[in-house]
Amino acid sequence: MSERKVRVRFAPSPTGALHIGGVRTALYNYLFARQHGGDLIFRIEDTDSTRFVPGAEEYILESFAWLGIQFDEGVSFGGHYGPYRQSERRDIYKTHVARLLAEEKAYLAFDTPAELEEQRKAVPNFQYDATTRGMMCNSLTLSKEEVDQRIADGAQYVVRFKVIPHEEIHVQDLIRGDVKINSSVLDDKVLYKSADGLPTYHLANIVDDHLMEISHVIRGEEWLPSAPLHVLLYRAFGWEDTMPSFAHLPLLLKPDGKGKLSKRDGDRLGFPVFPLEWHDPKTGEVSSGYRESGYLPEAVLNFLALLGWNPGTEQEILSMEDLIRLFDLTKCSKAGAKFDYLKGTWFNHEYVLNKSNEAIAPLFDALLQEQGIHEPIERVEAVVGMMKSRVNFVKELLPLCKFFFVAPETYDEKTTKKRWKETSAEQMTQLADLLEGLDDFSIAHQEASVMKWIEEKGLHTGTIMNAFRLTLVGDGIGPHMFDISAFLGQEETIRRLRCAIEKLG
RNA sequence: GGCGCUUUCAUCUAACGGUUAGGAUACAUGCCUCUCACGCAUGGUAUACGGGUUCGAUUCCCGUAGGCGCUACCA
Repeated sequence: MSERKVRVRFAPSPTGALHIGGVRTALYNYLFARQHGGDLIFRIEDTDSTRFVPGAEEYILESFAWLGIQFDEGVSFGGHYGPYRQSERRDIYKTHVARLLAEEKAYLAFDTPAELEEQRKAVPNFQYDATTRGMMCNSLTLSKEEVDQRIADGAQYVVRFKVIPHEEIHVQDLIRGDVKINSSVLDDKVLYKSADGLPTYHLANIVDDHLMEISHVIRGEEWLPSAPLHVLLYRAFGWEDTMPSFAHLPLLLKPDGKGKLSKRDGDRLGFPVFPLEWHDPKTGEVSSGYRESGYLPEAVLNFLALLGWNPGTEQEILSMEDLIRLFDLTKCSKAGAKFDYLKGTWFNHEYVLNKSNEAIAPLFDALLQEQGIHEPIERVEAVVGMMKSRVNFVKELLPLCKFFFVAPETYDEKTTKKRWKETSAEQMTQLADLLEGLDDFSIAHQEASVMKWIEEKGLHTGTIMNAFRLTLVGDGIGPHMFDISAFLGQEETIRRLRCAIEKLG
């Protein structure tokens, strides 16, 4: 292992919203970089011009800003290894592919997509490789004159990598160990496309990682099959001694059924698969996001970190600092993880619970304002303090807490049936009179006075309290009664009591 | 089809070859209690299958089966 500085990258394609699996990959890269005092680079891999989606790059950047994953270098962050957008690096790729061509490690291929399609149909398991390239139309089978003529005629061509067969290629993977594959099963991958004058992922990726001095490539398992090709490319360029280490992460799978997690699963099962709400500019479709659904970024990160990795201890609630300290690539699991979104809501619950009321209140206040409810922030904080333990998400506070700010207009039918007896009107009238006469409306004083009254009259505490609750809340939910009445204040409490007595009879 | 990766409760996962196979989520029950929750306690369910190696295998090897990925001039 080399002593060089740790430099890792997250390199998405701007083809749409950032998938939650991509977020996890970025997180692992971030944790690894921070732990080793290294750099995290943000590179945009936009070599497929046909799939470019406007706004995607900005969306990805905003997602990481919300999550609190910071990059050291890259698109929008600057740095000395730029440009960091592959579409702006055409010349670099061009000179590199020319080198491969000059050294006869790659060749020109003139076969049209239609011709290739024909071959695939005619020949079972057709692959463009050492066994078939001699039968195809390329600079290996054509004379130099023919090749020059075709180029002069403006023929379209691609550059293909000349894979040497019968070679055992080893990929050292930090998670999976030594992965071997015979080069004969590899095809002569297209390195340079004819259509847009841009390289394919494979070429651009290797050139950039080398030039940007990337030390570790941490990416999804879907890249494992092409890793041997990448090794061959490093070798072809003579960069094998500085080739980065590889770590292929297990994939995030559908919670039910089969296959990898997709946008559809989120729609179907009712959970977000994107960090932020995404408006697809092409289809106009709107997909929900973790942010808009009320998740706290820390909870999302904690949840994702533990999907495919764990510190080996029984601690599950881990801060970013904890994660940075404990993260270990070699302890990542190898098999794909079904996306357990229910556990994600539990993580959010834990973070809502453990965050201070002062931190949660502004989030809730924003929702209240949308409802036209404007309250001093101290009162919102008080309500949050009383109620946050019963929700997974801040927005769930809304229906649960409305009664704190708005008097009930109706009374829940079931609760009324159960809690409002024939004697209730009389008892509540007495209670209202009692509370009205108090000089001190503190929780303690109310409780002392009311409990004394209950005892003297030989009443049942539950009966009184449940009826009382119905009058203030309109339902059978909420915190301790005197917490509610103290919050509402004497005047409002009496008013609600009398109102309910009148309505319920 | 070919190639590769992979396999412990329903789910996420732990266990230098020796453990009553542990934790968490979800679920169920109980406790607490003026309600709803929180919380606490308790409970059930797992080493895919078949061969080896070994005194001893969840752990190492081989096979089978299942799962996943790749197999584009997409990344």
